[in-house]
Amino acid sequence: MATTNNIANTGSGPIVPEVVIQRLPRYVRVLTQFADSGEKVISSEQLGTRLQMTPAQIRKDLSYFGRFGKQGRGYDIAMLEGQLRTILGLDRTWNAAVVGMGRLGRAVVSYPGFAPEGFNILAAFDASDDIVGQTISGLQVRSISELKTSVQNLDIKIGIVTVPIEHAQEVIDALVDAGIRSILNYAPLSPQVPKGVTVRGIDPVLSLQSMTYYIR
Amino acid sequence: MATTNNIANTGSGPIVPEVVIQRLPRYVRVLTQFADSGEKVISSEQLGTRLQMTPAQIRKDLSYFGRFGKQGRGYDIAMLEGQLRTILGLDRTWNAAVVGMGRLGRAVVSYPGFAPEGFNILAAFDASDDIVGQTISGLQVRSISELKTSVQNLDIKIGIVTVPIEHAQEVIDALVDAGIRSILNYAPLSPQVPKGVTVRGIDPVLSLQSMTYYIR
DNA sequence: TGGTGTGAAACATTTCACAGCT
DNA sequence: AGCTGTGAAATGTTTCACACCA
Repeated sequence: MATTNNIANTGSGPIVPEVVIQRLPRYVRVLTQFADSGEKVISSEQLGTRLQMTPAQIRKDLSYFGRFGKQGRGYDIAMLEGQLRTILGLDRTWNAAVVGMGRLGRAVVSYPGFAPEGFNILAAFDASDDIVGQTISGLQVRSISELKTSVQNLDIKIGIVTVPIEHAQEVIDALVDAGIRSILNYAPLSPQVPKGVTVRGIDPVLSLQSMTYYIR
Repeated sequence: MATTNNIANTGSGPIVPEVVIQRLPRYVRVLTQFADSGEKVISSEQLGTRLQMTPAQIRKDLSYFGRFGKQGRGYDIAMLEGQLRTILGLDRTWNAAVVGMGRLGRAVVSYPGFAPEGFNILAAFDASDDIVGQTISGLQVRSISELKTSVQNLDIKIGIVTVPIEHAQEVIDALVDAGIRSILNYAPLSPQVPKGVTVRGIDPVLSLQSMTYYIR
């Protein structure tokens, strides 16, 4: 969905296309799987087979960040995984807050897939007095009026939006106002955000609606 | 995530880039919103503002399919929405099956956003004897061994995969074997599928992992 | 006047192909 | 011998800019 910019400036390094950044986590995932199965070295060809992409594209993508391989051998799996995790900022944990504790928000806070990857949901917010104060999956639901202070006190860097569409834009505005620059948006809407804020949308209906084109 | 092909052949018409197809549902969504608020006509400029894209891109995208606008006026909202829905195959309903009735599968079958868009989940499958036979959100859970016959009997065209990662590839293989060509995959894996099968992945962790790059 | 439709230009991304390293 | 890293070519996508039309 909407992203600020399609180019990533590494600060001092080269300019990296956004689409390359989005592929990096998939490389990390495959490398982790290979490492778990005891492999030590992997070629761009093997990586490409697993990810259904060309070896050349993988080599080119990696070349934006350094020279990680050894000619004639391939890449050291553990080393490459570590490098990519560092590049992506996955060598640390990140605190997140979920806004909207209806059905979807509850599913998100109880999803066991975030914590093992270093994404810790530390706070849950809702606008409804009926829900504020409840404890859900170990989180005491807070009022949205506390958003800004909580984000600061808990060092929250990621906002996860699970409110109904009619409140999504205002919640996103509030997250941005609270200093959040990374938002995972489950509401079926293309939000407006200022430059410098990244939003990724999770929207299964949109995915279905483009697939039907190919089977109609 | 993995898609078969990045080009769409409309049959007799021109070749349409895959990326254009993926934008069409977003146009439909905005058009629906404008129509609901009583508007009759919309310009590519207005559409572009809402979707954070350039008017030229919208006009170019639409031009792959026909000449829908009127110079000096813009697009008739209801007409354009209808045309795009027809192009995408959204002028009918689609039957879907969910495979994997754990936490995630239950969330998916009880998600109220699919049916209003014409996606009807008609069957639920699981491998576990403890779950088969249970009724969840009005669906009697079936054994995976019945997958192929149910897909045929119920005219199911879309498979939704919500099994744990270790069974995802085999479930996808079974769906393909049952004749399914459109798969919505919630498992954190890049599946292997034959040409002609489209898979879209829903993977919030991957989304988070690429956003951290920009805030690290 | 105002906004579409569209070739052509600009730009971005992928693929090729091969020198060079281990 | 085998596989990386990478300029250059090929391909794909977006933007420009303007003729044309209601």
